[in-house]
Amino acid sequence: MLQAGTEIDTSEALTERQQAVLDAALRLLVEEGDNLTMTAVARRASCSKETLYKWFGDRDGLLTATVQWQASKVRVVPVDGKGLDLASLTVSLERFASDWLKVISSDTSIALNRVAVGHAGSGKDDLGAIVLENGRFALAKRLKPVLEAGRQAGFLDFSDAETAFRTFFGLVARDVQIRLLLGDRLELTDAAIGGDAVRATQQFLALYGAKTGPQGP
Amino acid sequence: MLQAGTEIDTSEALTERQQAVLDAALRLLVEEGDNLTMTAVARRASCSKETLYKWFGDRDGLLTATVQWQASKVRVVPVDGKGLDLASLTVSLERFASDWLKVISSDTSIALNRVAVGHAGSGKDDLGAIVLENGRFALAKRLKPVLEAGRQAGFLDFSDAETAFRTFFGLVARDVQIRLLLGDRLELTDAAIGGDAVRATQQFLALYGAKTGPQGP
DNA sequence: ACAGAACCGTAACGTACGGTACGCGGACTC
DNA sequence: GAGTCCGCGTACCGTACGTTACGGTTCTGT
Repeated sequence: MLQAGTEIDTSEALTERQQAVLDAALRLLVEEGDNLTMTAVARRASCSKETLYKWFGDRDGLLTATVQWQASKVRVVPVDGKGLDLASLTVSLERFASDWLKVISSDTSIALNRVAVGHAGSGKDDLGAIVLENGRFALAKRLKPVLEAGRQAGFLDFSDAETAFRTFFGLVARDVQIRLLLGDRLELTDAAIGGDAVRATQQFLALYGAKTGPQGP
Repeated sequence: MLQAGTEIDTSEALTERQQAVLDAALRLLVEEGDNLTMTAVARRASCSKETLYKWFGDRDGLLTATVQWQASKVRVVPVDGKGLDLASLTVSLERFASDWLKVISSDTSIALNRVAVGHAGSGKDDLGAIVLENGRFALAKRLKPVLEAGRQAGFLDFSDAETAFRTFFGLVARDVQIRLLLGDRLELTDAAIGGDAVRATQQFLALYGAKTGPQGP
């Protein structure tokens, strides 16, 4: 599916200064999109181009480092499936949905996805794979245990966790991400996100909720 | 939401030759992505660069013309909501789902969406708006009458057609489009598309099917 | 048949930008 | 305080590509 080796190792030992430079690059990426120049990054980060090249090799290297740097910042806490009841499962799902909507509607996510999509055509770098690995696939890895726990506890009924996850994903994201990526103004207030999260969760439970309760026949 | 004036007028009176040139540009766009050069287009189309510039103004003009040209090619037949029963509604939805999956997984759609997404950041042109208008919004315009007819006939139950449509959209597309755009290899066989279409339709009917039949209490 | 336009092929120009080289100042070592 | 290293600022180079210009060829209307 995805070639191996796209996982991020945060042990890359980035110095303070390098992180600052990457942050500057990230801000510039959000503002300028893919047409940011090395000179602009150097100026914004108050460093020399030579340093940029020494540290990151070339432009693509800088871009990948920036994307990985942002990815490494959004590490999240795993959830525990202990002592699960329907209410806590529901809030878990709602929380996942709300978090995900917040992420994909954030400026940095949009910018990052834009450049990754743009680069995905010409196989020069693996930006697309990196974004995918830290976005959609990371979400699946975090959510699936919750789904499994829900099934174990008898609240959910599905045969394939992957399919169930993708349905949940679709119910949450719908057309939001593609519209945002394509430049549609689509202001998502916190209230709207919250509403969508509970709607998606309710729909998901309606589709995959076990007909029989946890102590069913 | 989207600024006005993004609708496509096919009455742009493109000559045979111009269409051929745009077809060449389109093929090149699919192969090369956004880094296609004017020289390459001229060579592929066996025309001179001067002609390119005379006809389309500049590079962005050529790109927009190409996108509009492709968009104009996928005009579809409207459906009639007459004599509706549950079976025909179901096949209609399945057909929409299957068609949509075929579209978003096609090479040209992926390439077009890629360049449009890439250009969406820097507001130089309206590629994103054009793609959106002829993709997601065109789909909504075609599908909503079907949904309304289904409600009228008593098979569907929803308060807002827009919300219902977006749910259907999410159930059908799920993570397919973003994964493809980001370069994930994701071969969609015709069989898989067909299966997804019926699954999405069933799920949609489970969520929005009227509890009471057409002759309900 | 002939004038004129439309168009092809290619050469040329300008520029933006990726990448490199060099000089300088500050920090740290001994 | 001399030597060394790191990094900033800047000037510079090479190239790719958008855009324009021009001579030759084909099409079109009369």
